[in-house]
Amino acid sequence: MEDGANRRMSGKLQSELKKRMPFETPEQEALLNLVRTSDRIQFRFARLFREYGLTPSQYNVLRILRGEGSPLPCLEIADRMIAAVPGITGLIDRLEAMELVTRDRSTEDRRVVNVAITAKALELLGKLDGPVGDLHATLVGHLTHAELRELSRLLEKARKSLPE
Amino acid sequence: MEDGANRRMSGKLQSELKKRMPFETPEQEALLNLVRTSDRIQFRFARLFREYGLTPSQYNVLRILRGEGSPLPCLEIADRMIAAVPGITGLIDRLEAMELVTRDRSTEDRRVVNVAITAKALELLGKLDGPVGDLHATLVGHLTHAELRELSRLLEKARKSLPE
DNA sequence: TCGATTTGGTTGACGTGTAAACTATATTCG
DNA sequence: CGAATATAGTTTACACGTCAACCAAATCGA
Repeated sequence: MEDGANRRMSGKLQSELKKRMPFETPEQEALLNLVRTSDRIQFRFARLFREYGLTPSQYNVLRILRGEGSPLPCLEIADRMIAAVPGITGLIDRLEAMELVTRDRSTEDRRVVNVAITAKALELLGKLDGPVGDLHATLVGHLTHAELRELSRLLEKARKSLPE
Repeated sequence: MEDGANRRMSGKLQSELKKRMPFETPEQEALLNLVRTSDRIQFRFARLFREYGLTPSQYNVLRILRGEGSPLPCLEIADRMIAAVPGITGLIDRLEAMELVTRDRSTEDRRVVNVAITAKALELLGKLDGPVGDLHATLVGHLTHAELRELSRLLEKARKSLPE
């Protein structure tokens, strides 16, 4: 608690300094930069997907299914997304209603529900591949490959502090 | 469209390569790294805030109000968060119900609603300052200051491609 | 001055993320 | 075998975030 108290400034001093000292530490600045940049990027992708009637989560599910090439159980999908389990149910519900996936209860283990991608969804993803690649290029195409590698290295190093 | 078509691989080839080629391009790898790292970090902060009964958005609103030092109109708060306008109403509603902010309609312009932080909220933020600083250190403390500066530089350069 | 436009804010509908509790099927072990 | 436990998935409740539509106060302009 000593530690925490020392890091605090008095309210008055703090508000005086707020304008001329936007970041207290390089750690804070880097974290804020990271989160803000990620949010902006995700917003751009969300906008693109929406033009095709998809949300980012829905697109992710379809990408996972296409990448796998065969049906997957719900929990396997949940694992590959970072998302928590319960959200998957509704997500699959809506994809099923749009006829982009089908649900089939496994015969060998009647607890598992296998989710398969439909031809309609594959066609939709096909239409998205070009624009998605273009957006990648737009967003970070102005960084050199060396910079991109360095960025990935730093991000991976940052993630080292996170369990799992 | 030529461009997009060329970037696409046949389904068969693609599924064969999927396992041994997790990223098609350095651009994709960097973007995925960025989003994943940000998500993990935000999850950690969310967990911390939850221990104190706050969501990340609620904490952000309170931080903005404390930083400003005086009441702010709703739209000003919405501006400083990246969030869209309509979500602010409910956010303020809940903070008001928790007695962490007060709402007052301005007398000079009767359209604007000024939101003020309460003493109770200032006390709560005070208790969070230490742990929040500690978490910053935990998450990126193992990067050198040079690395943090380089990370911030690359992220800012990446954001250059984003309008605004 | 009065009608049109702008601006601050709210409401409603929908999709998502999270935690907690619950159902149903499998599995394990005494 | 049969009870305890684990696993796959769903439901419920709540907090967002987004869009579209809306209301009311303020401002602009002929």
